[in-house]
Amino acid sequence: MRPDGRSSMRESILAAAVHLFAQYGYHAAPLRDIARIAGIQAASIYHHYPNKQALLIEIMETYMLRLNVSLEHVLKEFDDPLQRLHEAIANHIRMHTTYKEEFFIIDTEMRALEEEHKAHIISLRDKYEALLQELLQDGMERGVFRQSDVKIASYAIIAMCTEVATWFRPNGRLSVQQVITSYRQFIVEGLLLTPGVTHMPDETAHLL
Amino acid sequence: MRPDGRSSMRESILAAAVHLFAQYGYHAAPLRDIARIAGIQAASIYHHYPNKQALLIEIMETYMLRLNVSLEHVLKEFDDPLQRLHEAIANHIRMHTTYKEEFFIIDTEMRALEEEHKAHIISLRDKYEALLQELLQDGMERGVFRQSDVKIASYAIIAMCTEVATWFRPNGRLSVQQVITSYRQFIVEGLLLTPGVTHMPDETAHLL
DNA sequence: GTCTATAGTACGATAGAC
DNA sequence: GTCTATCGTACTATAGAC
Repeated sequence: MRPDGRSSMRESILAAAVHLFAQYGYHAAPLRDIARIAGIQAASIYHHYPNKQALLIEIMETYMLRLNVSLEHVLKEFDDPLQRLHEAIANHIRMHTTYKEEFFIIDTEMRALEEEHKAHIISLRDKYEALLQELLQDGMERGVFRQSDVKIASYAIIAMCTEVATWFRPNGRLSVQQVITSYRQFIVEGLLLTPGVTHMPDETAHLL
Repeated sequence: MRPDGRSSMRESILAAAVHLFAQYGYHAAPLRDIARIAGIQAASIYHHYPNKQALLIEIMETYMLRLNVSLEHVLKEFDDPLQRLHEAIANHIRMHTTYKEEFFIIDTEMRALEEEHKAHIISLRDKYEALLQELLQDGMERGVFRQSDVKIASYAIIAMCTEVATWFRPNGRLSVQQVITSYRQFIVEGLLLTPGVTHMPDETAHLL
């Protein structure tokens, strides 16, 4: 066990990279600073990783894979479209608040990927979009969701739930669960106060 | 008039900066490349702008001001909360598709701002959020919108409508107007197919 | 596995001629 | 207002000792 709680120097380096890439951006984060936080010299990083780009790839690949696995699990676990959507939203927001910096990097540093690696990471992102679109399409076909453009709906949901990683503060005004509840209601029911809505969840009915 | 259609070298330089900042990111876009696109040498940029950072500031300030002015106009022009929201969404998406690269830079290069200038740009962004929150709060108090967390609702709307700038292609599958219509319905009515909804706009009723 | 030393390159910015 | 030439700096990455 290392002083920073990581179990290997390789992990310490990656953790430092996550922190600095998220704070300053990939190009503005010098390897010397990553090394200093990890407690070694810049040259020593090259014993663990072939170059700076490899750090970015490992961060993006690792967490996009985790995100996909977690959504696949939701789709396998549940069948009801509305419950699936509820769980997918909760899963997305939980992942993006728990691994805030990692997903912020995925969201903002796609341009920093060199061309050879970009296609791979984009394919992982496309896979996630496809899974969510499958969920939405199924819900529309089964008459639970309104007929609408599936791609636009998936982009909208992903954009709003991803951006939580930008402003969420673990000790802020709202808990993760409160954020999830608000987003669920907003996505499923919209903003309009519509008399006669029958799907109002009990947990929010008191607000009326 | 210059060969690129800009009316001054100052504008040509800024247009080149917009293009390269959006494509590669602020730190990865060399002044030499900006100069080449503008048709001059890198050193000549310094006759028009004091430094590279000034280019970023001018882009962000100009378009955040335009965005605020346009939303203020919507709030002055309309009174009905639902119509205000419709117009605000349309305005946001129109601005973000028309000035796609400029707003993409505002959205992704906040970290590249040096500390002295960051506060100013953030205050412009905060102003925009406050205007939208005022619209939402008013709509809730007047019983048109559901009671919900105004800040979360504003973040969600801004995030989803801003991200359009990332994927929208002028000659793509969907027109700007189709995107606006889809987003409006999604934001106002949500995904759920709820029997008994009374506020279904005529323009989308045929989808059912 | 980590170090020191440094190669090699690219960048932002300046000086000064025209 | 634009040029050429170049300064000073900072960065990624490598070489080679320990």
